[in-house]
Amino acid sequence: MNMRNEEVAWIFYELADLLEFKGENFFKIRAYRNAARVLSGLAEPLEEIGQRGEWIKVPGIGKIIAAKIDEILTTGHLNKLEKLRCEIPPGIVEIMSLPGIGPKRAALFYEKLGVTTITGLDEAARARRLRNLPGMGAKGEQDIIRNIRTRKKRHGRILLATAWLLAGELKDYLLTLPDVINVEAGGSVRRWQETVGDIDLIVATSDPELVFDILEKHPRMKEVLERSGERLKLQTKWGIVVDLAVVPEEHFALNLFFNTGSRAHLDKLKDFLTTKGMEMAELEDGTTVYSNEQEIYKGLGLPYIQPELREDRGEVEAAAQNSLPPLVELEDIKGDLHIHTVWSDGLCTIGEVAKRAQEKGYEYIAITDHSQSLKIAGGLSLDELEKQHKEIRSLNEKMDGFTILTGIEADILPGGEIDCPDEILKDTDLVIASVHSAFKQDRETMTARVISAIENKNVDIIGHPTGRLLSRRDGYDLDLERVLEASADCDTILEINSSPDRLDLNDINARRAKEKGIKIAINTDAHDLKRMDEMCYGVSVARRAWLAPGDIVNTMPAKELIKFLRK
DNA sequence: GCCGTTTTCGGCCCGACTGTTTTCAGTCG
Repeated sequence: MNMRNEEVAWIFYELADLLEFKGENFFKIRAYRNAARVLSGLAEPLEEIGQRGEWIKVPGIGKIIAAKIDEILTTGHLNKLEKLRCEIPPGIVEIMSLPGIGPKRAALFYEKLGVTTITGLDEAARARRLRNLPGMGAKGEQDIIRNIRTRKKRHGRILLATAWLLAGELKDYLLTLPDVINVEAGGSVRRWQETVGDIDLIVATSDPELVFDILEKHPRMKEVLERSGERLKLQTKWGIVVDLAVVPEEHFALNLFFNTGSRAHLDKLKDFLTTKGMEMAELEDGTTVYSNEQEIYKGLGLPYIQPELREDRGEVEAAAQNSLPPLVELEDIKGDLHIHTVWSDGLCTIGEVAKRAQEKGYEYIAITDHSQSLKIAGGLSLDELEKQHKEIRSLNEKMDGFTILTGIEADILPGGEIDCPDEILKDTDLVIASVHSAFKQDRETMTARVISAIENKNVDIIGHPTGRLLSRRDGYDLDLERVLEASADCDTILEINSSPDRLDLNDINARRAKEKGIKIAINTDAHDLKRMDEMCYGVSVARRAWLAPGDIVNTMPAKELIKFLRK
């Protein structure tokens, strides 16, 4: 089986991390990181590009990196990386991923104290051995202890998108086997929880042994952790555990139902049944055959409850009263209102993005590149912005049944001002305002800062409102209740950012927003064509937040949306 | 590392914040 583009990208990211630790030239490291970003953003499999000898056409890939890609695709690994892995202790990259720790500090801890792991660093900090090192103090020591504690809490959790990537691939693969009748991912993956512990797969088959034998040899698998008559647990090369349960076809739906959970949802159902004089055990004994989950819920006297709702957040009560909301679906989304292009830090042109959006069946997109103060992301000067908007207007004239909205993702400066003059914002179709700097402001300052953006009449949407990054950092210190109230008062839209490491607003906060009557935009914040496909993750957050199509602005047809934005 | 080019080597990377300092190195987006 071919390597996924993402897997090749991971190799270059790791190479960049290790070279950074070694103090290699900044620009070389940046070139590797850029190449990794480009590769993972390519929709076409790398093998095909390689076979045509077209690396030279891919921006950011030169002769040297092209040769390395070929080496990876041929041998499965990169010699240069293997050598570095031998040279640098494996825990170092993880230490460097802690907030506030870069290559210099990691090297300092390693050279002066022999620290090579997160645990070792934790011990050194607790023994107060870091504070006397140059550039360190008691505060730094405490930060490290705190950050390691946060890190350990999410240890072993995987981003939903990574889990779905692997689950989808394994599902497709298993379905090609002759005796496999049905396959579904269960558990937290099926409930679209933002991070998951492992992947549960339920497989309906008449020949479990054959399925196990074949899956054990799948190229993504590393080792067998457990194998019994009906269960196979595997460690994958991606570091994700896959737990496969095989069942006869007639028990598939029931097993999927129990496996999907959540525990809290099932417990609540059990209580509900008790009040009706029934018992869950009657279900569990498997004497009744259900062909799908709809029938199971029907048997319980309830309408079907979507997997995303099964968290015991009132869904059983609502189902009993027949008042479950009509959940938004991916097909309801008519456009993407947060996209970056080559004008700032994106990889594609406006034309390419528009073409992809039309292929996806959208009616519109908004081009929202960064504003002038975000220099590192190539933020647009006012002149460039004007030029870009002019280009968009001229592109629009050639479009039929598709609209490109002029837009900007403007910075909310530390004082709460928007990094773009009002007269320009006024003439821009869609203005997103986001925080990209001074993340450590205190709660009061940060709350006032965001509210000040909400109150700006030219701001349509607040982008990634809490700023959390699932893989790296908590959100900024924000009184979200006040932010929601201000948004409701000012009719400012809040974003569900679909980027898998953001998912911001999250499900709980998006639901609170809905309760206050705030409108939501589900956007990808894509920087390349492939990541325009991440809309499904934002939609899953909305569904977990009980949002209906009417709660989401980008379910509106183009004309209605434009009218809505001009209000 | 890649890119562009007055084809062969120079440019690419900016500014703010933090904690440690007492003028700055390291980190981050």
